[in-house]
Amino acid sequence: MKKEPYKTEKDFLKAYDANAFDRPNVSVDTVIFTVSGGVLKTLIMKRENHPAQGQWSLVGGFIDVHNDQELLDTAKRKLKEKTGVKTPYLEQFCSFGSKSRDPRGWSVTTVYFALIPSEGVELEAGQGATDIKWSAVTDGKVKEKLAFDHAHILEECTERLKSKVLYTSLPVHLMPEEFTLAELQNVYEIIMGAAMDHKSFRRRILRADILEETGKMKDTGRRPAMLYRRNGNENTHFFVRNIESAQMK
Amino acid sequence: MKKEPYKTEKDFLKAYDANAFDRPNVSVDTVIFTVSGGVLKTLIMKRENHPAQGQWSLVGGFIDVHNDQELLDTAKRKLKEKTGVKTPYLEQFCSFGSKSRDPRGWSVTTVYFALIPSEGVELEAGQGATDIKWSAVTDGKVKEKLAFDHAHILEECTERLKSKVLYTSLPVHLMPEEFTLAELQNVYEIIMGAAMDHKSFRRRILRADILEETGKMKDTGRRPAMLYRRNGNENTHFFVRNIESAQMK
DNA sequence: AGAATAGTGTCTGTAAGACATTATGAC
DNA sequence: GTCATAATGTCTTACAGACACTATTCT
Repeated sequence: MKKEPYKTEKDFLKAYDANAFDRPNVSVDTVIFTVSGGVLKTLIMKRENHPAQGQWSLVGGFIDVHNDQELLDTAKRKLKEKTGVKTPYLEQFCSFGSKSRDPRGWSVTTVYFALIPSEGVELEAGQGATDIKWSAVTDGKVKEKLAFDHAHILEECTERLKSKVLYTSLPVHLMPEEFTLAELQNVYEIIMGAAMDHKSFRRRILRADILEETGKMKDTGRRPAMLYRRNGNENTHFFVRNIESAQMK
Repeated sequence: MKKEPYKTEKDFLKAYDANAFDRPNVSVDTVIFTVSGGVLKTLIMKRENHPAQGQWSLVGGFIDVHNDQELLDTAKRKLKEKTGVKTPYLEQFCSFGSKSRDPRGWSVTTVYFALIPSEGVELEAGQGATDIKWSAVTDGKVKEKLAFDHAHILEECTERLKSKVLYTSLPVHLMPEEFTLAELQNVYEIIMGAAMDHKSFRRRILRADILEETGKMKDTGRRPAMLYRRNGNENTHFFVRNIESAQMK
């Protein structure tokens, strides 16, 4: 790049060389959560290529500067490629950037977190992965060793999920199309790691006006339960008070 | 970069060419808030160079891959360079990345937000800026036209600040060393844009156990008020209930 | 005394917690 | 009938809101 000043921005841009300065790598990673079999799980893939070849990692990849318009597109693209899910709950979590987190040098990753129902998901290893699977998250950790700083990212992201569950309606995005209040409460409890009173739970959820009755009942042996679905309102509900029974210190 | 597979990660890294693929620019921007003269203000600087030369922008810059160890270091470095403040409240807000936000091409910026007391800050335009100043934030906007997508970033960041004030003790970081409860309440009210009952406010803050009495009184004409300071506990306090008088719809 | 600001007392309101009770199905 | 789960009734508790009251300084 020339040192002398440019008359106009146009001149400047013409002479601009993106590679003139050392700059970090940028990627997008997504922590994809689901609840199935009574446990919180996250999607991990086995890396096909170097670095960290053969290790498990979060689902992520580089931005495709020619096809992705914005960061969210990269996250959506990866998610659809691996799970086939097109309209998940997807929220930006945090970015992690440092000199040491990737052996290739300074790198930044913007992490999203996704909540998807476990039903009807067809995993596909696809590009860059030789394997892909759900792994149980216990205390913010999976049993597999994760590449780069992904264990750290997963831990912080799980912490965020746990705290948001105390004051939002987020877990509805982990439910199938139709579900009972007991099932929804169960998902809340799995994430919080604590039980809560079911009367309080029903009051809280029903007052939030985020669900509607389907009219159908789920019969599972004993007394049938009302099946609910999310109503039109796609906004996350923020409760004005936290669930206190599971309060973190 | 060679196409054939590498035997070891070491071989791979040796042959790795960071510029082989097109990749985005990465920067760090910081929305620096303060409250003075009864209004919320943010720090903006006049850009010395292209692009957007001569326009006002948030305080930011590129990562120095040789000296910054992590993203936070870049934010801290810029903040200290412009304000001289070394230990501000600094929290990562969000990252914005898109093809179109910067005329140089795909770019990602990780935005931090800082809260600093207005006292004892010596602004210095420094590197990359011909001018720097505080500008009042009204309804998430400053009167100056901001470069790139910085007006959008400021708006979202202000929204985040407003919402966090309803359930956290964040505003204590906008206060000088010693302050009265009435002064702290005033700062809360300025950010929320709504008044609140002073009895409720006192109860809430004092129960949070984040302040300690200095023993000194502030006399300002009428009845003197107790001066408080932050106690040792540097953790942000999260209240279990929101301030409801200023609830956003 | 009166004005102004600091600080307390106390009642109400709202939503969560606790837990007993009733309802509806299978057997 | 019993068992199990669904759903409601209702009392208590915690903390915010409202607002009247007292306290301490000034002029």
